[in-house]
Amino acid sequence: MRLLLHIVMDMASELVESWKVIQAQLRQQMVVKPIKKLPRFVAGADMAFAKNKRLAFAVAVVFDRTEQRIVEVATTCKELEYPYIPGYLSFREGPALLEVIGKLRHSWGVLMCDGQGFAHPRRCGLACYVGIKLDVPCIGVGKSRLIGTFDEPRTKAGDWSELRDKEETIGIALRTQDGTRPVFVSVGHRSDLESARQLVLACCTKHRVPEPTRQADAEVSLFKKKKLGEIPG
DNA sequence: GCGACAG
DNA sequence: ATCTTGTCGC
Repeated sequence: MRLLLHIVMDMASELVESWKVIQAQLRQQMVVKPIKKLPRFVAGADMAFAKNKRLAFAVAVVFDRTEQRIVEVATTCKELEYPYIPGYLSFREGPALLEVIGKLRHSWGVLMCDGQGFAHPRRCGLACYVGIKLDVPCIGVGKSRLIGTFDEPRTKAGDWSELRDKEETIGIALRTQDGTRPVFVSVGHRSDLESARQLVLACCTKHRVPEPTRQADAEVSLFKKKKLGEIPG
């Protein structure tokens, strides 16, 4: 029986090794450059899960910064193939996110993902995975840190400090509201850190988490509740 | 060997 | 992330 355990372990490590290769390949395609003008329409995406089930719910929204409101909501359900493994979140959530973002009909200029982008062990977090796969501008906004060290930013909204791994700057810890914990911003694709910082701050009009991902989180919560209600099993 | 560890 | 009600604080 212990032999079976070893076989499963070997399969798992081979899978992770293949994921490392994919991350390295995607990383080579990553483009870092300024976003000339912060777009009016910003897309946001998030997911929710059903406890003890492998069903996942994904939502993508388009936020209008001018009108300060959501102009579109897209949804989808999908079976999860893998568990959450730190450093490999994109293989669990990526497929459903790519699918739901593809359902958006309204135009948008940049996507904000719930998680890290460049601030990742191999510099290829979820925001890089999604941004590169779709080849669209993408920014990673994590509510907590994956890797790196940082000094606590000053106390005011807009204050920030560098998030570093060794000697490399991989992102920033950005205080988006007075008296709240900072969020972790990093480049996903077709953006640079400065543009990412400005856009995230511009989208934090009332809360710690920027509107696109905050609204996506609220919408996916509703979608999950509605979906679990109509298909009990 | 002992922690740390996006969602 | 998810399981969960009321409750402490600005």
